[in-house]
Amino acid sequence: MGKELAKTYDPKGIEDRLYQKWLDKKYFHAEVDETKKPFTIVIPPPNITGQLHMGHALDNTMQDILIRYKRMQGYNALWQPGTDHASIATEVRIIEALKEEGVSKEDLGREGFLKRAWEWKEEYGGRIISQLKKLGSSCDWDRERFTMDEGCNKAVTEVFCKMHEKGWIYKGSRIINWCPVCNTSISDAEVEYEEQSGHFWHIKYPLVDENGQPSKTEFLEFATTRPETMLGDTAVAVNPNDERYTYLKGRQVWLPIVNKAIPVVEDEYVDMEFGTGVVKITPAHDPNDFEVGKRHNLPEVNILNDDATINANGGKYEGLDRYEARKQIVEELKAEGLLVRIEDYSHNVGTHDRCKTTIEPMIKKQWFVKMDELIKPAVEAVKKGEIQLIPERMDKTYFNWTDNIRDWCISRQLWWGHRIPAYYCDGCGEIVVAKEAPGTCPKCGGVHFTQDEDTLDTWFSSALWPFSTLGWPEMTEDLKYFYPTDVLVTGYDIIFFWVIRMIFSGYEQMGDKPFHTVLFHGLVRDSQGRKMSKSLGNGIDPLEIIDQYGADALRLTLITGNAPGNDMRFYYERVEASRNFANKVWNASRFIMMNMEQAQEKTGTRGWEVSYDEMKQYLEPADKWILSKLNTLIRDVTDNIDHYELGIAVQKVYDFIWDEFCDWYIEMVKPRLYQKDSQGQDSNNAALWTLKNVLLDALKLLHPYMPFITEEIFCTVQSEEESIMISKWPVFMPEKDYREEEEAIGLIKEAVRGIRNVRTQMNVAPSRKAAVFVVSGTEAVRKVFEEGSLFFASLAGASGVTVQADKAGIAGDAVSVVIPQATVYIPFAELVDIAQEIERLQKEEKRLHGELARVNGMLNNEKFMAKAPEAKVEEERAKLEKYTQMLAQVRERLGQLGL
RNA sequence: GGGGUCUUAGCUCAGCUGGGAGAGCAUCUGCCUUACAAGCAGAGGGUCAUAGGUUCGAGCCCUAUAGGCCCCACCA
Repeated sequence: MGKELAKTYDPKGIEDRLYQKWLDKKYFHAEVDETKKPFTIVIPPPNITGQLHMGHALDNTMQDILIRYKRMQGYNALWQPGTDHASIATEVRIIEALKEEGVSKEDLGREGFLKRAWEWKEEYGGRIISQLKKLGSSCDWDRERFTMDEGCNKAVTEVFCKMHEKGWIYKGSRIINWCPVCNTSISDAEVEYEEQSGHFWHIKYPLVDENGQPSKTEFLEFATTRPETMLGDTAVAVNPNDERYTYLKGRQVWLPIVNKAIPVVEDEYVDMEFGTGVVKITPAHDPNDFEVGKRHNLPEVNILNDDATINANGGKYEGLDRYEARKQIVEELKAEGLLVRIEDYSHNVGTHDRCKTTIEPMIKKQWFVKMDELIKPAVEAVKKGEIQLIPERMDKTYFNWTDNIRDWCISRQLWWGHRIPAYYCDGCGEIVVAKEAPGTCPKCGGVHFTQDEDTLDTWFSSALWPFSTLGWPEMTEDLKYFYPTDVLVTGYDIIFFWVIRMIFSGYEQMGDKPFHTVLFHGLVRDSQGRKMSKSLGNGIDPLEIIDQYGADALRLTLITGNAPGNDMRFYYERVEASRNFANKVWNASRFIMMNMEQAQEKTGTRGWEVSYDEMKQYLEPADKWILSKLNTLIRDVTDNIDHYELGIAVQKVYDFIWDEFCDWYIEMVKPRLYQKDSQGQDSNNAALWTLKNVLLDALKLLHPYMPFITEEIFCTVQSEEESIMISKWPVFMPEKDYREEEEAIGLIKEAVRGIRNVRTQMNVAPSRKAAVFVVSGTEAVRKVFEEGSLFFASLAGASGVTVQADKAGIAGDAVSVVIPQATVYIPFAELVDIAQEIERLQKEEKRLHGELARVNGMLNNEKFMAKAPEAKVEEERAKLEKYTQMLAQVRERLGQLGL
């Protein structure tokens, strides 16, 4: 000690220095240790393209809190970090960058492109990691992984081959969502529906007459939002129960422009109530039509190229963009008199969540994961509570998805990602799925193979993350020890993409759940409640906040006043409040250290550096009071964190430190510390002992939330060599002198009440003479002023100054009222008697209040009065009277006491 | 169409399994008091969306209504 501490806490420099210290000491590192219980969290791997945003900051703060908490509790805490290759997101970014240089990905070729992508990964992959460090994340960086590193690649190949062998991964021609800009298929989960205003084109097709020619008189009218798809129509459909159209059975309609006859089919899928009850069927470009087509064996005519221009099947429209073709086709229909009318229409259009392009349903050969069996254990796990989702309501969202699940399209026409381990024989086209390229074709004996061009959905590898990062498919010691992991912390927005897929993958590959708890958080929005986004430009950079206010302040802000799964708004005012709290903690510590230093100078010893048992006899009511409050706090905070109520827990620590510790205890203790004579040395030591020990425990409780400032103070009070992050989490002591504490609490509670009264009185009329106050307030307070009034009066009268009690506290057996010019002590004994009476009366008042409410409720209850026996009613009436009288007495006495 | 969620102080939000409403910020008053003006001491401010119901007792449970937000499905 001895070094001057600044008046305000400035995190600059401190945070980086401490983080480096933790790294140097390997505190974040976890190894298999059978003597300790593991506690494991796997990080949701951030995208390598990414920058740290508020969502990451929140997500990782929550994880860090849990990890630090468990580590302090003695668990072998592992926070497994890593990054995600983010196949499509990254590929899009690289293509954009290439575009700037005037190069396309095809120009580079697959190999050249991948080389470029890896360079990109090297350049940007580390950026987000260093940003996570700024936040204070205590990840085991020695174990950092990447979804495309060797181990993860092995895991992916292994799973693919295993599931293929089982028949759960198959290649099939299905209708998929095609993004014409990204030029790839995407899964259902990646489609985002967007309300768009469009048109509803009412069109009619002529029926085919008995000569096989389009009729001039008979037409069939229907409506469509995508008229250009008519080029691919292979039928029109009506509902079999629709009496209006029974005459159509077995007939055909004439498809204009294409000029061919197509059948009328009957299918339950058609809604008779909607429109004309007739639907054109385009099996190749609509998921429902596709199903209808399958049921009726209709041909599938694909009319689109991959870039959403019309292909050769569109005849003269070939080469036109889909929207241009739409325009021209409508014109042509109009010219032929087949366009009935155009209606404005608002409908939901599927778009690609990455690029917002309108997706086109197309039939393509793709790889799928069969979901029906795979999903079962994942459903059971949540149903049975083997996996707990927090908040609980997420269950519904979860089941909503699992109940309606469809097979997962996993192939992507991208280059950046895990290439599908399927090989096609150049000779006969036989497909071989294997970990490595096969030597000879099992069918024709050919030796030349071409690997599937496609890569896997980026979530395919993230689904394996909880075990691939621990060494799977090798059955490593790490895996045996750390799996299943414990808690997954993530945003509710990726429950379908990731959480569910990890769960079924865990059960399928490991035979066990990947984690027992999923803790969801919401989105961090701007101060107006809008989503933070690049296009709006309303994003707040967490790094700037850290730079300005410190990581601790940011972390506290993100955690306070927010319930799990709820969105939150980000305000600078709230960060300031957090920063102010950090400063408060800093200054309280500064006060304590200064006083320890002074006491040491004065006495030459550090008499407070003893155990609780040695100090116990010297503790005064105020000390016992704060120790008791601390003890309760420890219990509550531990309990809250165990239940993942992180915000509630830290709010309690905040209140304790600011209100009880700083505003009350420190003020109470000042008169003792300021005593000039040596008589109060025991008292002084007791105060210092309490100050120091309460501070240290409070710091520990706060450490998971605010790791830096707590470490800095801890090391200043203790020693540089130690660290709060490996100190022991405080333990609630249930047996600790319960009765004595109760007494101290009662005493201080009343004193606090009295002091509050004094302050209120003085504040209301600060310039009036002290005599005014003597007659008001509680009896207890009157006592204070009776004894002190002379002093106040003379002071006010003599010097003309305003008398103000702005500090008041308890010291041993006296109430002290500290005023700017002097401190007066007033005997405390009588105050205590009255205080106890007040407490008793108030308890009684509350009890009577409750009793009366109960009795009144019964007597006013018609059912009760009707059914109850007379004697019972009388009894209750008597009680009512008795309680009313008692209450009146209690209130009268309380009134006498000024309450 | 199905589901979820919210409506609590001027603002933003807490409030765990029902037992006399809280925080931060803002406002007003008084203070540069030797830890802290990023502070201290006080004050004001809420029929907890509306209407019913269950209960001795409802911000909390049930039903309906109004408004906001979100997710899923997508009838062409």
